Amino acid sequence: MPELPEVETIRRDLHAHLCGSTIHGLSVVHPGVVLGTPETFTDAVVGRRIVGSGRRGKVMWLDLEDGHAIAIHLRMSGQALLVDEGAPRPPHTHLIADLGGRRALLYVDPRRFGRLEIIDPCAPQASVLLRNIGPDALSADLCAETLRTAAAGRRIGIKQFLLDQRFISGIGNIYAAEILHRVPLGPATPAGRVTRAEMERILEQTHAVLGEAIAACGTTLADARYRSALGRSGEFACMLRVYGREGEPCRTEGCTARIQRRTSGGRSTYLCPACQRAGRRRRA
DNA sequence: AAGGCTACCTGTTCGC
DNA sequence: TGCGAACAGGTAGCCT
Ligand SMILES: [Zn+2]
Repeated sequence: MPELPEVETIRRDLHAHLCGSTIHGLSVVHPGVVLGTPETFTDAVVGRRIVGSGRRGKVMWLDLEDGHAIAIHLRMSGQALLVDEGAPRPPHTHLIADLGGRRALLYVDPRRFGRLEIIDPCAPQASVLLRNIGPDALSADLCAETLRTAAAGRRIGIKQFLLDQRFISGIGNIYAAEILHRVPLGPATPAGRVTRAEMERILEQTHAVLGEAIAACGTTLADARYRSALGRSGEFACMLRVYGREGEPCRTEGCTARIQRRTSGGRSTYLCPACQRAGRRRRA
């Protein structure tokens, strides 16, 4: 469930609290969450100090002093939690890192879709978690023209395009819907037919939405499943304009329409039928 | 090669 | 209250 803002919030927590800490011990409770063998993983981290962190899209990593790093992809239900050594362990705790000072880092993941991998951050192509991840949505190098080139000739909807981590990484189902409502542009607009001006607006709104969501420490929905590494909720849910708001009034100034939910390819999307009407595409 | 579908998992909520 | 169905913030791997 975590998208870029939630992963970035967690990374910042971990960075602030773990830099300089040494991993004294590691227990892999469920081997399936680790890429490679648990023994290899354990050998790579035990006794090593954490010296930094990084992130691309929804993948984050903790740099170790020897140049390797622990990469984490939380997928649908993963959590990285920094807890007191003696605190009770939540159900579905699959990995425990002993950090000394009575602290532990837990990897908790009910659905077990998430993965951890020892990587060399300088060689992302060699990493299973990173090799298909394109430029970060907030990267200064990413420009609208690059996205237009990637979208050229594609008939998939622009929403599906934004969700494809090879083209732009970090956007998930919530923020894709929010970005397209703000542009505004219908989610089914063929990616290859998005104009230069529209792609520029998409990138602008991507920066705006993700930036605001990071400032709010991410989106914690009513089910309260997303928490930062320190267990804190995000505050962006009350700022959502379409996601999860089926039947509620559009929050665009002057718009009287109600938000609709549509399903395609097994996923829900939310939109305002008035603001995002096909054929009502704003001119540059 | 693009694009669509399914599998991977568990937990929660919804409709009857 | 019970019970199956639908749904959940993601993506890799197949197939056509
Ligand atoms: Zn509207």
